[in-house]
Amino acid sequence: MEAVGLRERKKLERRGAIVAATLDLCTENGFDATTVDAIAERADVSRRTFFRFFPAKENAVIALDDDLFATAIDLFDRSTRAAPAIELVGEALAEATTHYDDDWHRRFVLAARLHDSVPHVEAVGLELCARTAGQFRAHLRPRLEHTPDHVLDLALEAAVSGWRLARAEWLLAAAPTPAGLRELVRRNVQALAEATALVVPATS
Amino acid sequence: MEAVGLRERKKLERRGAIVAATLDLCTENGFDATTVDAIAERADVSRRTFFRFFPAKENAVIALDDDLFATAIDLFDRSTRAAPAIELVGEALAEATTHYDDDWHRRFVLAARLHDSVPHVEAVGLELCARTAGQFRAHLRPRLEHTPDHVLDLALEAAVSGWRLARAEWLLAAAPTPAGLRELVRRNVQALAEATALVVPATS
DNA sequence: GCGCCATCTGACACAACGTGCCATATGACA
DNA sequence: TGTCATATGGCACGTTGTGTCAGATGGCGC
Repeated sequence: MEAVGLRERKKLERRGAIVAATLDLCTENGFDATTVDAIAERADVSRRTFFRFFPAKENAVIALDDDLFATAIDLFDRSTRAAPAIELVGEALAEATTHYDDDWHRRFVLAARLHDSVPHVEAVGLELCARTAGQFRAHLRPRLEHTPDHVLDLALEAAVSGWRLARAEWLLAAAPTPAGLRELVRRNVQALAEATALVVPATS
Repeated sequence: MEAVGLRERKKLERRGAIVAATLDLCTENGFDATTVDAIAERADVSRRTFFRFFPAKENAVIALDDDLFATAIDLFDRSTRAAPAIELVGEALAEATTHYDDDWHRRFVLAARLHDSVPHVEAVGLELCARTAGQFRAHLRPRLEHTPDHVLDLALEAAVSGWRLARAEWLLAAAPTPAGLRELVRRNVQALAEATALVVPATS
């Protein structure tokens, strides 16, 4: 893509090493029991350098989501076809997963497991989702002249929820595959209309 | 309601003092610049006691949301009428706000402002919303025999998103009133169907 | 190939967070 | 009133995240 300089390459290499060390150590010993010092040592950088790449320990865990969302927004920006907003967003997220190799997907599963089992990580993960929804909004707003703000926001939140729930359910599978995740995302997007219309019967 | 003993009363009093001190100091000096020591001193408790009431500084800021959600779930549990799930949840949240006095609403505005301006607070706030959705789910699941899990989850996430977005928009008003918030929540719940059907036109 | 310059790293120091521990005080209860 | 359970305060400790600065390293013009 870009950044062919040695400097930039080294930087990405370091970042990747930090993420890998974080996911491995946290998966092995638990998130809280893993100190940043241990991660930094494993990644062969200083603790100070760790915090130059990531503002907090949690952000190193969700780094893959961060990259994925950036890719999704990139893809989303290229789409010009007419379609439901939730479908465009869901499709962008689903397709973004195809832009990475097998090793990435292996680490992605580790990150997702931490995401769903450590409340502290889930918190920053949800905040990342909210920020991402905001970015989708910025790209989508100009294309929707006559749509009220709150309708657009509700659609984006719903679409991102579809992604999050899909990933959570996908993790429960015995052997989570990239294709399986895409399938669940599409199913959730399709099920959103049914969900908003879901009626609870009277009781007692 | 309950807990008429002197011991329980003192406890609630302390908790209230801590929350008030947290909101006042954080509003005045900013969240990051406010130390737990300062909060504890203002509330006339030790720092150690602060952490017995709240696991982290952020949780003291969102304590009112926490109470509100508990009230909402309580109300939700009493409702027996047939209605769309998102409407039941939205209505429970909207009605819960009526169970508090003016002073509570004044503090609620402060908490909401911090919620939307401090990323760190927003993160734990979102996680609280996710936990709350899980509680709604537990109460709703038995009433929906033939509904797939993912449809129920999508409905709950959508409803909670409606609440969150309503509160955020409500904060932008010149003078946020309790009635105004309820109105926005109801509007968002009604707009959810429109949002999921929102179509983006083709470009270029 | 050489030297200047911007940028990144490592090391140290430091305030603040969050927790385990224990002595002490205070309300509940017989 | 005496006993007991429970909550508090104080202390120490490891960890987090940040400001600061000297030194290293890659980019780039000459």
